[in-house]
Amino acid sequence: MVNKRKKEEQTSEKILAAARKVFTTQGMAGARMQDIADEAGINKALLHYYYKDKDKLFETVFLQEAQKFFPKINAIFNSDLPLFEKIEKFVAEYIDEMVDNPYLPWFVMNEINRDPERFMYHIWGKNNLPKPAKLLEQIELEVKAGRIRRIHPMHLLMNMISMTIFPFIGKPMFTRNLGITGKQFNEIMEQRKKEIPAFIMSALKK
Amino acid sequence: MVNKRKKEEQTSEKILAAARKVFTTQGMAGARMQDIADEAGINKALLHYYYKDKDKLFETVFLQEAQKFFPKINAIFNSDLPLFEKIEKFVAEYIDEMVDNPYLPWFVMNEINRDPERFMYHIWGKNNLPKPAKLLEQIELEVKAGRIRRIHPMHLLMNMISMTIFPFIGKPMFTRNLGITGKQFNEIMEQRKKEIPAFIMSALKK
DNA sequence: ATATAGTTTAACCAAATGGTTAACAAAAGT
DNA sequence: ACTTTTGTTAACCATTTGGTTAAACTATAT
Repeated sequence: MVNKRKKEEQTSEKILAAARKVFTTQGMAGARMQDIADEAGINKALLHYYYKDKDKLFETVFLQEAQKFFPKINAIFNSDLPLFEKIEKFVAEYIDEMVDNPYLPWFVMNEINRDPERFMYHIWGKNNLPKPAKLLEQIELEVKAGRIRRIHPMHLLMNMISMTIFPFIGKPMFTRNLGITGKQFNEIMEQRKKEIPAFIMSALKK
Repeated sequence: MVNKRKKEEQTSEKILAAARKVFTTQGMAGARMQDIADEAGINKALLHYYYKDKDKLFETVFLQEAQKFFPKINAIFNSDLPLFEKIEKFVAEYIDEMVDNPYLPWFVMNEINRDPERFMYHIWGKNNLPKPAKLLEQIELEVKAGRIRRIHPMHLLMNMISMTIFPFIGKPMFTRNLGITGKQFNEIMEQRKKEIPAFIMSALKK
């Protein structure tokens, strides 16, 4: 029983890893079941033994990835940290995650764009939808208290998220056009963990 | 002869418009030739009469789109405008383009990600590669002259591009999670034409 | 009117692709 | 030992999909 379970899990894991690799680079439409099987070093039929069909396999992978990507938002957004610390934490945690997992944001955004309805209602449970309300209120409060420059909270939110995530989506473009290596890119992202909060802080100062 | 030419161009145009619609929403891999034919209201064989194969059709559409998206960068980056005006112009022109064409940035980024080599060497001529060098030097100069806060030019560049483009890539996410309509989204983007330069300006002030 | 050249279509084809089947191997349960 | 369940494979199947062909249609030139 022990060996079987082990083997079973190994295969299942191998498949998921392979599927993750193929799906995240090729997208749902571009991914081939045969490629996933090859990548996992198994027969194509075995894929269907573990995961009913392409849709199911994709959903499993996507959900796993999306859960790395999104729920973190809520935890930070709804925490009781002061605004600036919240921003620092959000930026740092996201960049760490994405340096380890550079395809993640592209993959997730990609599939949301392809079929927003399916994503929102079917794949994403209503539970972990990011609720930025608290953060937005917090910003509004700081503005009203006169502690930061007047800014519409939504713009600040968009600025923060954009500066954090976009470089990873545009990575091929940036590395190519700036003439930098992947390693240098990661170093720059590392710097951004401090640079972005400093930039925002400076922009908000009255 | 006149009518014939007219007809020819009409069909060719109809095909391109249909192809643009299908490719930009489904991506290269997800697009079906039959769907494009249907969308254009013609027979599938006629597609191949005008455009040899899927690759050629895609390339035509992609090139058209990419040329809307990128060459503008160079014109602005290499102009002789003062730094802040450059930023203002970049942001405003891009947002205008993307409001009219919201799938553009996602589509372009998507296909660059899928196959960077093909994109860079085959599709993209060496001519119109964005050359940010001049802008980067300009920023460096402002820093050294002490007119703006110390910042690595690359970060400033990334911040500007990110804040401008990302909201369009994340549009489905933003509209859903912020509970806004497409119209409201566009209004917010309209505001950003002033908000982003102001934000950057404020961040750079010493 | 008739030939000609360009345009459009229905029917067809071959390859790719997601998915199934039936047989076999390896463990686990008895 | 032997039966049952689980894991794995090779071969196969049905559908989808990109692409072709040959015939029909249309407009123009002679």
